[in-house]
Amino acid sequence: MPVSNKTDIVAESVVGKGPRRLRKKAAASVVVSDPSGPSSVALDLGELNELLGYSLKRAQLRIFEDFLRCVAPVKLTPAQFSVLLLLDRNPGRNQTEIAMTLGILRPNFVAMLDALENRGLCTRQRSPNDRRSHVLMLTDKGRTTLAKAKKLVADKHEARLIDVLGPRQHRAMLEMVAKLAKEL
Amino acid sequence: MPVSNKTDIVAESVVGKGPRRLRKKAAASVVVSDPSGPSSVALDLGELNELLGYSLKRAQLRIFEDFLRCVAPVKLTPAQFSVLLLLDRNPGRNQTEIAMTLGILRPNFVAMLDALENRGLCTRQRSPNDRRSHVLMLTDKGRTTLAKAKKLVADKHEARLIDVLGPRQHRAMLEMVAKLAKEL
DNA sequence: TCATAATTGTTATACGCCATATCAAATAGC
DNA sequence: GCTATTTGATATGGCGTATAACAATTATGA
Repeated sequence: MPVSNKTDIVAESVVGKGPRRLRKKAAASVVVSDPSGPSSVALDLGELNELLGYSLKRAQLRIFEDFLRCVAPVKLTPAQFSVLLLLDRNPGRNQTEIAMTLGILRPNFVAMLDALENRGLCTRQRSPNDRRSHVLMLTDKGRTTLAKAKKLVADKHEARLIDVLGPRQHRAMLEMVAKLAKEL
Repeated sequence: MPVSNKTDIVAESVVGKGPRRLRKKAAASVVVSDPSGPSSVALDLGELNELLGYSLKRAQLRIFEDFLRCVAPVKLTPAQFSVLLLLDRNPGRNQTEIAMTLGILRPNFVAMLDALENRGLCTRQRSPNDRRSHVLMLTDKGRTTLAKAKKLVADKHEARLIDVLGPRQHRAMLEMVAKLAKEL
């Protein structure tokens, strides 16, 4: 649910920035150790914060950490969660299809599926049509686990992101990031 | 941690570019192979595109790929570039300070510095004050390489991002992503 | 002062993710 | 039918990340 937001400057489609484009380098910095000694003041990050990829990477790491915390009760990684989601929405597909859709290489998907199957969350069955391929399906346990995970993701993880960004910026960021992933 | 690189090209073709600004779930999907056979229509991504972390991760991978392409002439990874930037802005610091600032663990920073030093881009000197630590400094070659890299980043890489997102959203995204990295 | 603790750079090591080559079984194409 | 392709799988290597441990050096406190 939309939690309270403080700075909700960004509009949905046209993202207008509040403060007029500040060209000044604000000399952003980080403290490297405790601020007692004279040599441990702060390091100048330079144009590092103007590098989208730099902050994006750090944000991504934080987000994945938060995901792991929130979904810890059902012990699913982001990758595993995405697999279960896809299996739920697309039952009966084979490994190649699921893996490709998620951008996972087939060799690397084998161990991943092994883990999920060993936990009883999904099954591999040889396809009667094509006995090379495995038909993948969620088990009942997989479905209930996915349901729990989805609730945790929505109520804890995504809620946290919305709380930090504000609902509108959260939505705007979703669209921008999807655009980048698609059009870059 | 900031930067990592890796030259990966994810094989995946996005198909439904569909209307953005859609409130309803547009059943976004991906084609998994050629659209001839009946079983290879398109996979339903479900609420995967509502997961900020999912799209963010993919965007981050694309951005790093683009960075590598653009900065290829000077052969610097995002991580190396961030180190050179920091050394330029903060000469005379030691390895611990630089590494910590970038979120790199000290053990892993050793090999990284080795590479830069072997290429003649920076130097390690034992500090006269504290003979445990190494004073890090850019060489002239390091400075000119950094200058070239900065130009490539600004003129090619960041320009590409601005081209895709538009200047306003690019800046908005920079701020949102920084906020996430900081406050999450 | 001197023994002990802490710090710095470093090595070794292990884990996870990603990528490539390759294989046997099965299927598709001709 | 013979060849080429596909599917799941194995092995392997590279890279990023994480922890433990170590020698040299410095800081700290009794």
